[in-house]
Amino acid sequence: MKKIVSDLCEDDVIHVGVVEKVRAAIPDEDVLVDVAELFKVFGDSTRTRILSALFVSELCVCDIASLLNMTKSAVSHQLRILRQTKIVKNRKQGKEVYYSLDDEHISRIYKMALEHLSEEK
Amino acid sequence: MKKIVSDLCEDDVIHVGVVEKVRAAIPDEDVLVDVAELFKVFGDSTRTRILSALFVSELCVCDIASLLNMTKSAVSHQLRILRQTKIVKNRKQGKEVYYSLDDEHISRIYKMALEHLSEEK
DNA sequence: ATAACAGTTGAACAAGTATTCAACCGTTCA
DNA sequence: TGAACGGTTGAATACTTGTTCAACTGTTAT
Repeated sequence: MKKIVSDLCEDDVIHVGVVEKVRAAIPDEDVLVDVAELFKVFGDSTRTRILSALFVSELCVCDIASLLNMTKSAVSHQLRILRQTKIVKNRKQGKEVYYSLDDEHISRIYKMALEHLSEEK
Repeated sequence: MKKIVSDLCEDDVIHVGVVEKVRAAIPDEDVLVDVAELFKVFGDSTRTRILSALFVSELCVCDIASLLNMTKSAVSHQLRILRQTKIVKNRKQGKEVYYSLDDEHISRIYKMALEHLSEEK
């Protein structure tokens, strides 16, 4: 007679001591959610393309759309996400809205990712 | 008579010179796709929780499942993604499979994100 | 005033993805 | 040998998300 086996782990976990040590050492749940949220913003090639452009120069929406061969609408939607997460800022001048990077850390994280990828063979 | 206006940018882009300068300066499209792919892997709180645990100690699947209160199946699915992107490695010992970090860069990128988040007020 | 344009927005659609569920593989041990 | 267990896998489901489309706002210039 085959026993129904739970897909969860039993109470007698394999390494209780290690698990408790790790549980005490990792950041709080909500911090890890924030970390994931930040990375999620970078996890789209449209947004990484926009950011890589803004590393070079401040740009208006139409410039970005032209550069990436996208509609202004699609660009604007992505810029809203980058704005809400405080990664870019904007200033309005006449009809145009100029976007630029809002945070120094961002380019360091981005460059570190490039470095990581280039060191793979 | 209202003209139908394209949502794309006209040929007479606002700042032709700047756009061309930026176009020449940004990395190739496929590199930026790779950057996005890497960040996408970090862009899920389950995976950041797994990674934060592995920063502390090597762990088997059942340990991770117990620690995060998830099914072994769900954990295994995410570990497969982390394995395919060369972020974690595993070794088999008896019935158990032990996972650990495969790359030094990963923890630096992760710690930099934590630093970024903690410096926000 | 009104036309033209830069940009934004919300709804709708399509594509991607994390978890669940059930079945399965391989190793250990009785 | 076969039951138990750690772990993996594929299909199904529910959810998230990026782009498109159309309508709209605000500013400039005629």
